[in-house]
Amino acid sequence: MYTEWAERFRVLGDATRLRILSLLSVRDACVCELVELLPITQPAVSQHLRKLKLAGLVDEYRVKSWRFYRLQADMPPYIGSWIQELKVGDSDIVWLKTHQVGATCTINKSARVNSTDDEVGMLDETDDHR
Amino acid sequence: MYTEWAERFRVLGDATRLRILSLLSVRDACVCELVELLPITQPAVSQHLRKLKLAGLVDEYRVKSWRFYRLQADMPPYIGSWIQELKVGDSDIVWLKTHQVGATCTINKSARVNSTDDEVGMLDETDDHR
DNA sequence: ATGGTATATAAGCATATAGTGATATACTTA
DNA sequence: TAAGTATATCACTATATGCTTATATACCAT
Repeated sequence: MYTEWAERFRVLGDATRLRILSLLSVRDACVCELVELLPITQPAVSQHLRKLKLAGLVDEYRVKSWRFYRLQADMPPYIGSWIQELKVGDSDIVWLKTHQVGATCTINKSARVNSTDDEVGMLDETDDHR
Repeated sequence: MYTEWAERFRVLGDATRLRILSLLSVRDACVCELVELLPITQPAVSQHLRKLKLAGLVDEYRVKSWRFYRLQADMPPYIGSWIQELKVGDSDIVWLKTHQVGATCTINKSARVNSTDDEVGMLDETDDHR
């Protein structure tokens, strides 16, 4: 029983993962968006997401070729309120609210700065979740 | 800030420390009592207590030559109420309620570097490792 | 298929962590 | 004062963790 909670806390005990959770509390995001927001590489982001998922804190759904992550609907007790206690950075909020979902990816290019009016339409989620 | 909460969670992310917190939720205890209850050595217990103290989860007071630890009165938000939910093992409760404070110590009974004499049954048969 | 994009996994490295035994420090008492 | 007890700290080791680069897999469009 201690081990179960210890495991949970161990997953929460990393500033990057807490930031990911706080970002997801603003809106769902795909991996490449998180990569843009975080100062670490894509594999590192993936590995954090896997741990968060195994801990039951986030789950995942697919849209086109993206994998979106979101806060798990039914969190373990208390954890939901802890996450709300995290205050999200203003610039993170602005970024998430102003970027059209899917418009920012192509992660290895610093290009793509122009053509800002070439937008991706609203999501039509492929299938299965929820 | 993420780092601050991450640090807090990291301290909670260890089953031994959670057990210590649950023990202290029954009653204050001195280090040597915790040593009796936990399957680790006294230095390990001391080190856990130091981390718990630095994280603001426990504090310490002195009685005679003992250092008693107790749950910090004013916990970081949410954590206090969460600890209440931690279920303490029955045998731990019994032990803490039935042992007179300070009556159980003298921890290094079998570890004395005392010269020779009777080492008694410590070294028994050697057939338990194969 | 072919190529491109998005994400996951693998392998390796550097650092952090929890444990140990040895030792130092602090307090108590004869 | 000396001796004993309680606790902390030191030095070390084994393992875990987070990061990176390289590579594999999955999906999408041509």
